[in-house]
Amino acid sequence: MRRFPAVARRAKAGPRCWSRASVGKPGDARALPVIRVRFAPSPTGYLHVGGARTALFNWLFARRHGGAFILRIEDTDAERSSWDMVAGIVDGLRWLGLDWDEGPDTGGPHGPYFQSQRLDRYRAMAERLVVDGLAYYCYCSPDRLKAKRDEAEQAGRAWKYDRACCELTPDRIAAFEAGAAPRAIRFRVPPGRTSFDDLVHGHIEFDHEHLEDFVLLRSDQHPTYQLSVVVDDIDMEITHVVRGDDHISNTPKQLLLYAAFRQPIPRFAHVPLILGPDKKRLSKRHGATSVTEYRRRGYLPEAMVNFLSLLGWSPGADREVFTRDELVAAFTLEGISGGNAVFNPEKLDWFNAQQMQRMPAAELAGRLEPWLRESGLWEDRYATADRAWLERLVDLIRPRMKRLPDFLDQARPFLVDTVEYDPAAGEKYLSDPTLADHLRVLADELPPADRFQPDQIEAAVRRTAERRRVKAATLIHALRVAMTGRSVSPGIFDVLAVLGPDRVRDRLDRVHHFLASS
RNA sequence: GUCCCCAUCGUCCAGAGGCCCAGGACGUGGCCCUUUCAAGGCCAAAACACGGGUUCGAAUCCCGUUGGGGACGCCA
Repeated sequence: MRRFPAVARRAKAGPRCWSRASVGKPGDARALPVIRVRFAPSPTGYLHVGGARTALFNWLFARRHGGAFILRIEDTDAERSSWDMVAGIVDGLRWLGLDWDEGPDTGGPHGPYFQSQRLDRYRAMAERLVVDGLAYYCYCSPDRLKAKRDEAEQAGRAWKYDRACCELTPDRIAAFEAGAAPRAIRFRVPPGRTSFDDLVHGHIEFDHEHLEDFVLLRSDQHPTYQLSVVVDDIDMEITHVVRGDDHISNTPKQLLLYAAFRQPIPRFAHVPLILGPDKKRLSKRHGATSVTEYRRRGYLPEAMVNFLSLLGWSPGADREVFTRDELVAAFTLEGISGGNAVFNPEKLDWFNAQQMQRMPAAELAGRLEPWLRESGLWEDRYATADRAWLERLVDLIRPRMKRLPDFLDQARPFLVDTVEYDPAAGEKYLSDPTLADHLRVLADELPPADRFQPDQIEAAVRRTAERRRVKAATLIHALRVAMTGRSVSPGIFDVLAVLGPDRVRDRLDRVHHFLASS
């Protein structure tokens, strides 16, 4: 039930669709983009993974069809909106690589892109509806309404605005105005039914009976969400509204507004929500939900994008790992599933490992640099003379990484001059008194600098083991502790090779001192 | 309470009436590789919520039940 038979039907009978109305003629260089979508966050919080996925779906859809992706800031709630939040959201989107064609900073022909800068426009549109008789002034005090609502809730009844101001006489109105009573504007909901064909849920229908005469313009002259979203989507020529499931029940109200303004309606695609492990709407108590937090923890934007794209969407094939471009090529709104999705951090880890695995070493090394600097392990020569060496190290470590900072710990033995022996490791692998002689022999067997490669080193170790009549494992384990100070590391022959002959010799000397003194 | 959405392995998805005693991925268990830890390879356990229809045939269509989610603001 999520295919497009509805398109043809609607095109015949229903209001015009943007998707048809805005298609340019072939050869018309100035044709409007066929597709215009937007992400419209409210800066009352950080960019959370749910919002990020909504943004991603919009972005993928726009890029897939060569359309426009617009960023609009819904900051009409001045109380709760803040600049920091705007900056954070913008930052998060940039990090994910979701660039916009029109928005607060980039500008564009349909600006401004802050709702707080479009207040006059909303007011004018609301007044227009009053003039047309489609909306009316409401002088009810919020306190009175709240009391009524609470009362109804107590009684277990549904509350709907009682239309006290719907048909006021001119006298009453004059009285209110004379008393300078604050007034809001409410939409006059006509009787009937409203339906639409959602791109992910199919046909959805509402009886107006369940709608109340909702407020368009608050008494402080600020618009409500219902008004501003519709006015902006009209002004910005939005063709497809891709947003969270939680907006389904707002859609009939908005549809009524499009009709009242006599404007073509966009198509809607309501994407399911992201839930926490307890199947509740994802929130702070589920741990990290902010995109920034995942960045801070060392996840790659590629992994985040990959993971998020597959939460509630499927390319229709048994394929999981995608680059951003591959996602763009594969994305369709029809692939969005209808049910909510549970956020699974373990799978995110896997995607992160996969993306690190597939990235060129040079690229990964670049991502690691800030982390190395931060932890004091960085040397400038890693950017110049030892760049190739660093990339070799990256190749050695990366199969063992889940997140970026994993590198710091695992690569440490390669980045410091002297390693501390882990007591337990020393106890276990350096307690054999014959080890000193074995290792002395090994030191002589090790290949010269120009042939200091894993296979040559391995041959030397095995040869030594045979000669000394000990198991290769004995030497190997001892070597691991000597080289890294630990009992776990990458393959030891690779470790020696990457360490290089000089440092290997240093560390062998050091282990001899250690063995002699214990 | 009312309205709306949803319902396949623990989790994310595939599945458009016969291709399905249901496929892939994460996670889990085992084996292989192996000097450790990973990575990788192979194998395994693991699901169509329930009840009615429709049909020669239903995971797929319809109805109901149950369960989950969302919305019912002068928040967005």
